[in-house]
Amino acid sequence: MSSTVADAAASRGPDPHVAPGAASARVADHLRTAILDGAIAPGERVRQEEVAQATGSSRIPVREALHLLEAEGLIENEPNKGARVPLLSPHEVDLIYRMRERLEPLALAESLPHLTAADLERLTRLQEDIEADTDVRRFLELDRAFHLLTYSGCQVDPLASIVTRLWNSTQHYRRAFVSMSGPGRMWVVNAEHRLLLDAIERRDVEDGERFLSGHIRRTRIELARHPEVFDRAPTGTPESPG
Amino acid sequence: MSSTVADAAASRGPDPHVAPGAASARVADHLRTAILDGAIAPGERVRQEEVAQATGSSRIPVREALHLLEAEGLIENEPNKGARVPLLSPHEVDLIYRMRERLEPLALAESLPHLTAADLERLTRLQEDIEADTDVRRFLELDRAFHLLTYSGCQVDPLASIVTRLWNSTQHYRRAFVSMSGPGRMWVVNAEHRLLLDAIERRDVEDGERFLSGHIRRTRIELARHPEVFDRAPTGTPESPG
DNA sequence: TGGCACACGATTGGATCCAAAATCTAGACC
DNA sequence: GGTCTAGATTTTGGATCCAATCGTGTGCCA
Repeated sequence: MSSTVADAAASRGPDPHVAPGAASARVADHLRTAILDGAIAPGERVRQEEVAQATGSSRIPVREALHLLEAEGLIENEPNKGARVPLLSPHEVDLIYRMRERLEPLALAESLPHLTAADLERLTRLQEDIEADTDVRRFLELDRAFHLLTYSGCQVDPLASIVTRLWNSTQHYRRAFVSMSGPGRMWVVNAEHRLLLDAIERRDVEDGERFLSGHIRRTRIELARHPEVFDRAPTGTPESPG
Repeated sequence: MSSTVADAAASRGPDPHVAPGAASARVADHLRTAILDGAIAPGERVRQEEVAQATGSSRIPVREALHLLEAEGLIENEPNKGARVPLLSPHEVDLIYRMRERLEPLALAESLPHLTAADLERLTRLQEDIEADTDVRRFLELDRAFHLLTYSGCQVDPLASIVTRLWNSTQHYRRAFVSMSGPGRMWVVNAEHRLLLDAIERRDVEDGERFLSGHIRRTRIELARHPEVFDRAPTGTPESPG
């Protein structure tokens, strides 16, 4: 498996070096960035030939990339019908947040003993950046980097890759949520992050788990109060064009 | 995504009908059965050309199948080095059981309201078969069918597919465990299953979650007492041949 | 005799071409 | 005028061929 939390916590983007072995990895990076940034909206179809042309490769690595991204929760494939970015219902997003509430504390507990002093410094720096910045897009990037870095000590692949998958699946709705809720409640996020960070620095697993699950739970509940996050007409709607 | 819990709960095997669209699905079924049955051991390498010949197809659907199985936790792929059945350490298996302890109760809670009377009958039938049978291989099949059937009402794909993945990842160690521990403690399993079944019939989510997490937790702890499950020399060991 | 370099075989990754399935469109029939 | 059907186009799935990479064995040299 390739997608460890540490990888995902590292800088995203087209990756200038052609990567270890594969052009399919390049294509996967391309699509991953596009989907996570919202350039391809949930429900939108992804045609093999298009991305093959866009990335200057044949359709074979595109197919491989689509399967990779399916495993990462960013693509859903239907035989003979093609690939789509999954379009989730409010209930599905709610359930994914409940999964996160249960899994991420476990990932934190597993990761915490392996976090280095350098990791803690980077975490502090990231939180400072989050507090300094006001841009939505930048916040999403930093927040993701912050949390995934707290899990980067987890060396067990199934847990790491599943946590990443859950983050991927809900990225779009997180963006919609923070861009509409504005900076008014940002202080809550910052307080929670600070408490989490302090627990990590104290190597207090129990507190870490508590603050983390509370952080996710609060987000889930606030998100549930904003159903309008879900009701924009998605580009390239799968059914009923109008 | 294809592998819902309902699919996995259905009968495995080569599937006589050639499936909706794909030969890659046939190859995936072939490999999935082989790995779950232990015909291919953890750590063993899977060569594309071999399975292509064995299934009478070209290497393309084999590659697709390998990616599918990677998403299901049955295969691990390394660029330019090929595919292997993952070989897990005791710690990794322990952690996967902890993930199951947290996730499967959630899946049960999500599934329970949607289970039909027919499902409950099938569950009862399965448990009766488990109690009647003594064959290890048959027990693994029935036990898997039993639990996955309790989750079959969960229609949210990420949760369903992740639960299936966790079952897949640990299938081999479960087999090693039950075949070495013998029928001596089988009454505990049956008692737990009966309590779980009763909670489901009463539509009692809280009790269901409690019994289920207890069931998984006990298994994890008993498994941890038998490290010899892990120390057979795997066929085609990845490092240090002798 | 041990270690390193080179070259060969084995295996995976990618591209092009062809077949099958699905969707879309146009037309005919009711 | 609406609906079902048949054909054409689009899109995905599979096979064969070629290129790149990795592991390995052998031979050379220190």
